[in-house]
Amino acid sequence: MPPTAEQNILRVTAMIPRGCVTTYGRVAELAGYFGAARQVGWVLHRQDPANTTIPWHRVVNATGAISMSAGRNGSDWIQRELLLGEGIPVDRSGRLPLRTYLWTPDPLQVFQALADG
DNA sequence: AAAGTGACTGTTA
DNA sequence: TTAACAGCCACTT
Repeated sequence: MPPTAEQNILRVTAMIPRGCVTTYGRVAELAGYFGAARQVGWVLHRQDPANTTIPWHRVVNATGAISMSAGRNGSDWIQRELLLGEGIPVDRSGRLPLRTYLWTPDPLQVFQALADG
């Protein structure tokens, strides 16, 4: 069975180092689904916020902010706390210095990680 | 099966 | 710096 899009998305997310962040769009691109940023958001949306095995909190939007939404039932604020806990300054609007903390992996390394399964 | 929805984005004003 | 908009993908009605 070939890996599902969800599996690839979660694998890439799992590679984000502590203290770093990346965007929905970049995760999609690295996982092999350029342009599918919304799908990444949807996949992460249904993760259990309490499960930090997958660092879902290290994914923010392209404007460099946590995507705040009433539908998240507070997981957006949990995300803020988790990021603060990793040393990333997040203001009350959920905005953070994206350029400074952006994860820039070697694409080949990501490719191989996905291939290995 | 068409229409609505959302943890998205790049462009434009 | 915002904000509105049109595209975007997959899922749900």
